Amino acid sequence: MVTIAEVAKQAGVGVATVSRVLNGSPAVREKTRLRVVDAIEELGYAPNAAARALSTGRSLAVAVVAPFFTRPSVMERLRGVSRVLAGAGYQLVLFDVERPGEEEEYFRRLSGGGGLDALLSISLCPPECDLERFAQAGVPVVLVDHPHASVPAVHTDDEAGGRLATEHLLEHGHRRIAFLGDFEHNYHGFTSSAGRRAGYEAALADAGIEADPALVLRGPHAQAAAAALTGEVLDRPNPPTAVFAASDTQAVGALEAAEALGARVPGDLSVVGYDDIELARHAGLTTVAQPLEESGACGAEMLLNALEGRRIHGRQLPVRLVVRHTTGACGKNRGRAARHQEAWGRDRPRQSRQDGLRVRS
Amino acid sequence: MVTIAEVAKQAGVGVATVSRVLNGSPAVREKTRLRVVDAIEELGYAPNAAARALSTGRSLAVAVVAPFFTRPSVMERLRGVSRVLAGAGYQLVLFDVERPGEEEEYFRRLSGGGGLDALLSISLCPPECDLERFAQAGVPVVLVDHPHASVPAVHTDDEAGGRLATEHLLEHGHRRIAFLGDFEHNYHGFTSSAGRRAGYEAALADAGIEADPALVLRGPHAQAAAAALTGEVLDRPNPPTAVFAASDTQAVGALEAAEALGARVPGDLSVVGYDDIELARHAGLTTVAQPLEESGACGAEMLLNALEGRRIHGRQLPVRLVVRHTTGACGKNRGRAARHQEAWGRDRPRQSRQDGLRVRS
DNA sequence: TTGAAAGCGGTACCAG
DNA sequence: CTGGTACCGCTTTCAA
Repeated sequence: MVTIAEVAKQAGVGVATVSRVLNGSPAVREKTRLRVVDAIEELGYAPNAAARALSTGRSLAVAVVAPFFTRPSVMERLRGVSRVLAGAGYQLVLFDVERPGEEEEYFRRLSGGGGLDALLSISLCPPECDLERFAQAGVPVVLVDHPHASVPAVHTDDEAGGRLATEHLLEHGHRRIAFLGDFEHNYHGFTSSAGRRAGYEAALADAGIEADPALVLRGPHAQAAAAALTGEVLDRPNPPTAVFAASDTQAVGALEAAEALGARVPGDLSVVGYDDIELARHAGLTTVAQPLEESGACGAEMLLNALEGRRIHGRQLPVRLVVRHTTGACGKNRGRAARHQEAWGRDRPRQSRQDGLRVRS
Repeated sequence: MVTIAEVAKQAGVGVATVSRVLNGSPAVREKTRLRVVDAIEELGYAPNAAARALSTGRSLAVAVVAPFFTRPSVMERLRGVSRVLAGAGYQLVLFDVERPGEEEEYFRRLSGGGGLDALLSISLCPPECDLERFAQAGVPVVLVDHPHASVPAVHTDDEAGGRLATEHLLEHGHRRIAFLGDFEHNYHGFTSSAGRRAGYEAALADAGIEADPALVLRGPHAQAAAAALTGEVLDRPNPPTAVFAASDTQAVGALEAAEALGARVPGDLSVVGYDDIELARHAGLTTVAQPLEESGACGAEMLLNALEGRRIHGRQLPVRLVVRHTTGACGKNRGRAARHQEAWGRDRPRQSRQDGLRVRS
């Protein structure tokens, strides 16, 4: 491994000069600079990142913590993060958090001079004690998809999104609308589901409808669990005519349950999701969309600004309703459009039959 | 920031002893060890990663390079990589490669002491000159999803997969089978599409069918491009009755084209994909499956072994055909099963209509 | 079993 | 403009 000293000797200069050339200092005579550049080229020299980090105190790397693989929406946010960080020459160190406890584990490891310059947390939030350590250590923290009182965050108005979805269903005449979301005291401390539920309840209240607690379904954030909950509620005597799910993943679970029970979508059951991940587009799901990639990019930009020493502030991104094919008029009084939608809803592939029909070598 | 020296003073020992405790050296009297542990606890000390890396020459971080966001299958592989690396205490530094040139850029940056201990490249391969530098620098390299003569790689037999898919279509009586894949001289040097095409041609030859060059379609690796190519070929006088796509993404493009032209799947057109990503399960796509997450895990394990100084060897993973709903008998002589499949194929949601039906705030 | 001290490979201050 | 040199914080001999 060739070092800066060898380059200096080769070029017949001191190490300080080589360092200046490396860092683009203007205080180097052009002729000298060229000699150094030649030496670097000749020796195939590349600076040692660890040494530089130790000396400068900055590693040009940021930690990104998130449940990447259990939440598809997180991936799309990551894309924005990656693009912005790479553009600024920062390395992206990925910390995947799937199981309860891993989260704290990672934050703790990071909070002590982990060699990372900053922390971007997607969809979850470090515990207060770690936040304090980050602050003391001068490590900037930005939250994406998780509002916070004191930490700069990129977030959306979950309550507004919940209202948007629910009002859409109300406009189609639905009165018995179920909410399908996460456990609210979950291990990771996700709060978005709760916010969306609040919007749902507010919209119902505004419409003068008394919320039926039996229609508020909560479970693990997984398609299968969502399908089970939906199936159960559809089997009751007085089932809902619509479901608002706090995520597309759960909405697809609801579609699966409807399919399994022979309920037509949106004829017998309307379904609204949340996030507008790629799956939603593919499933033709009506959903509340938020700018996913942009949220990541925005968070990364905030982090870069913080690293430059600028003060940064949280930012709220807009949500909007994207109407596709899983919502329609309630009850019998449906128009032509509703019947059309029903037609394709009826014969959609059965989720439950899609796998393992036949498998060979 | 608290350093090892402060811990040493607090514990009344030398820094060397603290270092020994930190690294679990057995050569420390238990009583001393406890004093040190207490001091560490008390001061909230955490070792500086950069200093340690500089001193040991190992950063406990590996670079993972891949086109993460344009190839969904890569994400599933990443999951395996992440799991294994995290389990071994290694950091995962993500380098996303989307545009041509970025790839070389990253490899070049890494090949000169980037401070990373190893490199795992998914679906693409560093140029020879960089591989040499990695070898000289003692940086282990493992390729996932890209066979290589001299670099250890986790790969599958693309030709066998291509045969599997094509033979499945032949068994259903198809004779005019189109191949839909990537440009073979693509910027990133992906080779899997070419291998799968070779298997396709071999299967046709074995069946005594002369391959029609006009049925070999190649384009960018994108759903829209695949749809365009498929639409074009279906519009010709003597269209194929089946399409074998070199990826699920492209297969879904083919389905989209069939839909747009009113061709029933699998009644009028059978489609086979490749990879078995989540989208394939959702679309009910018949496809050639390979263990995606496992390939990543396997590659990461190989890398860890190499980092331990062990010799490692490439490994081949199996492929298998997963039959779902997009393939059926060719021509008129279809049985009941085929008609059934047709029924749901007919009314699937139109891809082209799924977006922007109505969008509001 | 422990401590002192020599690196690891840069950066940046201070002289010249 | 340039060179010498004191760190940065940890690991690892070497001696005690």
